[in-house]
Amino acid sequence: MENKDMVMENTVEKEETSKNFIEMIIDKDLAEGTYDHVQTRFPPEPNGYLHIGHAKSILLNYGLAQKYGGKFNMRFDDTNPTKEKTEFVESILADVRWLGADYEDRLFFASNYFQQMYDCAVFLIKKGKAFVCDLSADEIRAYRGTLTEPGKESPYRNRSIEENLRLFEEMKDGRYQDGEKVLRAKIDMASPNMNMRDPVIYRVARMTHHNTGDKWCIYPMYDFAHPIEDALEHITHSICTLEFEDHRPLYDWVVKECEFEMPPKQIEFAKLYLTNVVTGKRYIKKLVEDGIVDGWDDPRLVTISALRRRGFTPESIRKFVELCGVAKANSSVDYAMLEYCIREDLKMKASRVMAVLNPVKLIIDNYPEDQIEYLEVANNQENPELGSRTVPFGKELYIEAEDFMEEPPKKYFRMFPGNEVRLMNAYFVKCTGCVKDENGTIKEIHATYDPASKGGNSPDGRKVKGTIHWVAAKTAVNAEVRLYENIVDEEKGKLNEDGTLNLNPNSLQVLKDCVLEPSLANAAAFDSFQFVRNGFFCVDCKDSVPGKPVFNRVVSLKSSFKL
RNA sequence: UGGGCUAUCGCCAAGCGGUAAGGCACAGGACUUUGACUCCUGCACUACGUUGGUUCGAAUCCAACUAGCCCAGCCA
Repeated sequence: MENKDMVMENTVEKEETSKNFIEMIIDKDLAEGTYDHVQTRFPPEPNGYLHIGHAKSILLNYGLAQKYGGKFNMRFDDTNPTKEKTEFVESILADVRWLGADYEDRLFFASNYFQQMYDCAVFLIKKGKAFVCDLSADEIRAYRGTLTEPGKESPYRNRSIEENLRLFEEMKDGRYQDGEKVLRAKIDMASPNMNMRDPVIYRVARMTHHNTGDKWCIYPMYDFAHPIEDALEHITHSICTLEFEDHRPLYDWVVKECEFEMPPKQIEFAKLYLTNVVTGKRYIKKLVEDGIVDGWDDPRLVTISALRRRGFTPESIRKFVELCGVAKANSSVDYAMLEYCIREDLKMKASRVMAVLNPVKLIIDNYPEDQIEYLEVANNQENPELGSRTVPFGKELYIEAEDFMEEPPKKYFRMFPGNEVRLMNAYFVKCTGCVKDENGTIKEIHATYDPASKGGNSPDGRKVKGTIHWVAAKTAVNAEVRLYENIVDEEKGKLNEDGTLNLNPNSLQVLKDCVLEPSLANAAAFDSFQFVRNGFFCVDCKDSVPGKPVFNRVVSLKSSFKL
């Protein structure tokens, strides 16, 4: 006990001394007085469901705020009405809350800042830092130059401030069609950074916005809107992914030219990629839209809602994200790490119950015909807090087909003729043989039991090597159990170049004739159990009905015995 | 071809001029009323992209190279 505590203390100390690169930056900023507080945010665009990659961002931002006694904001970056939907707003909020990232009363929408953004744009125009451009999208592209050649200045670049002011107001008032005019920042058409070549900061889009309706017909671009959103919320560290590194100079330009005090700073980190699964909103969206999966919460996906439905816990995902770490190197984390985290979390929380997935009948020949006895069984031997339950036992049982072999290989120590095994929590039984049908498939297995071994131990001290699980036939509950495999085989987690998928034909396996202990009949949605030797399972939240539960396999157990 | 970023065991990832943490995976063994869990051990006296240089000393500093990722939306 003492030893264990010391080990734990050491671990904690080590974790505290090891800081990621973002924490180093924050430490420095605080020490140098760049900021007097820490404020972070999670700013998704509501254009899809969140997935495991977003969990990293959410928990990173939330965790940082917690660690530094700061605040964490939830903000929807809804500046492009063509892609956004209220359905997504709701699912995202549910997922963020489920993960435990508490934004308290700080739920914001970028669209609620449209007036301030407009004012900032006017301010820039007045400073001579922005102009209205009449070039078409194609022309702007042509004028932008290429990666290796500088761009050309727009012919509209030197309009007077007064004209720009008038034109921009007319844009706002709906005097122009989509694409007819844009507002651009006046920076440097020769910059080696494409983002600095007079980027568009406002466009006309006649589209009903999910939040502001038809109030606006001009919308700010991300590069202009985002730094303003951060500044208005007094965000200090605006954490985003690597692909925005090239946007940082523009981010800094906006907060500087708009003259915000204590401007926020952008910090980039590498996205989380997982081996063996489809990550990336784009790809997941395609699977959903093409009907290859059932929906955004199909348990074969790694969206937050799918993981939740499959039976992952918020704790397991937090643990996983923590284990992955934060850095700037593009990397792909082994899916086995996620599996490890959910096993680790569930092993102390889940009751260990007996469920037979592929049943075959076992008959105890010397057991009284109609007798049913009730055995008191601990729910989880390692966690007494989980209490106990009663499990009925009788003459006819079901056991796992794989737990019997007529001609066993070496080192097989479950049931075979002449061998004695323990029926978990019940009795020692000695196999006497089996009955087969005309095709040679095993119909029933026979055994005799030792009444003195009740509870699973023999008073004479004899040992058995095998312990198997079982379910009494008379009281068994029938259930459907679904085994999930990852949706893609091997590597990538992306679509193929031709847009197709590497589908695993066994990605979903439905077992209809499973038998369970009667106690499981009333399991509620999201209840998790360890089915002895078969892994962790969770009651499906959608397809279960009272008395007829459907179980999803969360994760299988490690198994070192191979036939 | 211009710019930005990255490179430490199979996979993540510490390290911030003083002699290479940890986790996952994998493999052996002990224990076991789950072939699980737990516990030991190994992989790992070694994995710092390459080649030079500075230094008593370099994964850490410098130079040159190599490889990978990102950027030419009125998307975010």
